[in-house]
Amino acid sequence: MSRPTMETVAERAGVSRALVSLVMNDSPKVSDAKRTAVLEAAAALGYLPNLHARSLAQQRTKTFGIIINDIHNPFFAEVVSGIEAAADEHGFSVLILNGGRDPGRERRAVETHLQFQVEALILVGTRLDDDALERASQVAPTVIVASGPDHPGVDTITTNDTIGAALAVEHLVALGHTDIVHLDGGDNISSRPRATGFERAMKAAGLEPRVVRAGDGEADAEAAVVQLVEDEAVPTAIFAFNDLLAAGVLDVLDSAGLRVPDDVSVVGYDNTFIAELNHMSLTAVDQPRRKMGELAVQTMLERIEDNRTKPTNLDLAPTLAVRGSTGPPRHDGTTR
Amino acid sequence: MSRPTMETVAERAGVSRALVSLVMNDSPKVSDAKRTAVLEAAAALGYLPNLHARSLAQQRTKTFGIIINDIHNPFFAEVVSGIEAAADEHGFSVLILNGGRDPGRERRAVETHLQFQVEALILVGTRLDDDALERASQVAPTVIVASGPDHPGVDTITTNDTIGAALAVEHLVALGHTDIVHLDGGDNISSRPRATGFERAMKAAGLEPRVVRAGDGEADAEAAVVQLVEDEAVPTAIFAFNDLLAAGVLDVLDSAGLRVPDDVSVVGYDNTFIAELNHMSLTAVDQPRRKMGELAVQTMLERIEDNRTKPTNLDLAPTLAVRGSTGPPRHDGTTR
DNA sequence: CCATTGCGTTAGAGCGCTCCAATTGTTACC
DNA sequence: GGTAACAATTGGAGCGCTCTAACGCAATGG
Repeated sequence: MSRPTMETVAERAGVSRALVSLVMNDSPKVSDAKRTAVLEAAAALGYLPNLHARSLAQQRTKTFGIIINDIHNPFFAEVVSGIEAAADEHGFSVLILNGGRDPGRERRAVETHLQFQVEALILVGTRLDDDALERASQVAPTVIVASGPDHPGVDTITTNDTIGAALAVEHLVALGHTDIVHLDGGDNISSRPRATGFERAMKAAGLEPRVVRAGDGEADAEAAVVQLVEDEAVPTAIFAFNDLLAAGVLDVLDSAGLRVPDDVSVVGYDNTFIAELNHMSLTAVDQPRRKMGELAVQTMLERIEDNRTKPTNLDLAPTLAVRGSTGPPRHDGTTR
Repeated sequence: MSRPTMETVAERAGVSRALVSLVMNDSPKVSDAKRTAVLEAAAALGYLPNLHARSLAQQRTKTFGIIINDIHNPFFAEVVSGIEAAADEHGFSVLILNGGRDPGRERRAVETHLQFQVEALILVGTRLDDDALERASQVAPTVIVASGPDHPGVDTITTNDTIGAALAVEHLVALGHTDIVHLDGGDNISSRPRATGFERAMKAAGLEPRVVRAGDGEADAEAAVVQLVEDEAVPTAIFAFNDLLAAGVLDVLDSAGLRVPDDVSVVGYDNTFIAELNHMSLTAVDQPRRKMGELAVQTMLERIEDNRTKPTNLDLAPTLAVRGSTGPPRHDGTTR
């Protein structure tokens, strides 16, 4: 099972090892005759360059290390697609490790990446604390995508939750809604900015913001909405922290005999796959996921190739994907 | 930015490079005094071993290469979790590359992995042809998980679609259904076995199987079900090729004013996240995803450490997750 | 006709590590 | 007291590659 090396190829092609190296890196200063001889020998032997040896000799790897906080989350998957496309374009490879939503595991992933001598670290939704980030960023340029703390020395690519919340509110207000409730994300890191954005946008429209504490999972919606129903305090529109929460809202409203969007309009956040399902058809705030990935790569390249040293913090504007879960409120302003 | 090497650590600790190596691989034959001296020096310098150098010297990497055919598919993500857990347990690292549902890209991913000298290749849902598989398996043991061709020299871990289809049929029959339609997966690789399994199970129950061609996406369900409605040929139960298709079915039935499960029962396949959503509450056939990942690792280890040479083809039994989308049919046997 | 240029090629050192064989230091035993 | 046994440590070769400097050789020009 021992694989052929450059030495083997060189021997077979009747040239020196150095020449084989030149061919493999397609250097222009190789005669056509020898080049084809080498390539033929390589093909015949099934030669594959040893990346470890190359990295060692070259003292660089042309590789980025990605850590996905949660490989199950389709949101992150799309960011990764953007990263891969951009990295590819610049001749960089990408190594993916799974953070598994566990700081300890993520810390080990960082270490593994650094041992692999990656030239930069891209954390797609991290759970690392400042200390760990600090250390990582001292060894290799580090960029956080999608969420995470602002830390000097670490670049970030985020979308602006305040604007996102405003988009949702403005859409609902334009439809004629005045009674809008926000179900917040509980302990989730993005919870505060979205809630604040909601409050600010409501006040800007001259309306009274109502915020109900929920969480970031489907089940978290249940208690909150059931309470609203029992209190007969159901608004004409609900703006949920994320799509999953919105899915829970739809479900409870359904059981309560309330129709969407006739009785209540619902807006989600993230515009995932769930929102797109016909059965859901959820109006949702969308984050430019692929773009975020691409920008992450660009940011890293500035560090690596242009020696940028001061941190970048990009904050992109989200958009709104309008679907069937929102519509004008009833004339009388009640929910039934 | 140049990182410390063993040499640096050795110097600082006042020992030889070889001794540092022994400490790093925690060899038992090192005095406690020197060990702590080395560890302290390493910590002070922020030393991280260079994996490339180690792999080169050691002539092994203790690393598996995973290629996920589609990183967006949550089904695959869970298989990966299983692989990671098992690999970890055996001291193996895991490198993930994204196949992107594109054979060309997947081929390059295989090459990259081999250049990284991975000791085995795990393809989670591959699109490679026999030729490419052949070549890959000659360089490193290869296992395919979840789907893909049977190829001599390549191990496979699958679940039995025939049994899966039978589970769905038996569940529906037990509820009293006699008129059941299967929406098949069109060109999807798993389409045939599931359809065949359906037909066989129906006949075994003394019933007439009805199969309608659809596809593997949500939209594919639409045309098929709309047709059934127009023809007034709606059965009392529908067994869909996968969850996504089932989601489409639910949607069309809803628009047609048919209730689930009162008028029509629906069964999905894969038991993904979608099936679990309350709003869907889809009864679905479940594949033991984590288990499949774990078995993939085990299979590889047999090749690497026990020198197994003849191929393994594991075919696991799926189970059924019963939820709210299935129930007894109406007494009169009609759909309304 | 010899020095100069430049192209194609090669020898050899070195990247950071492991591992074997050799060395030193210590203890044990007859 | 001499040697055997063992434990702790080290030197050095070598893993497969790249890269610099130097090489041979032809073509060029004074």
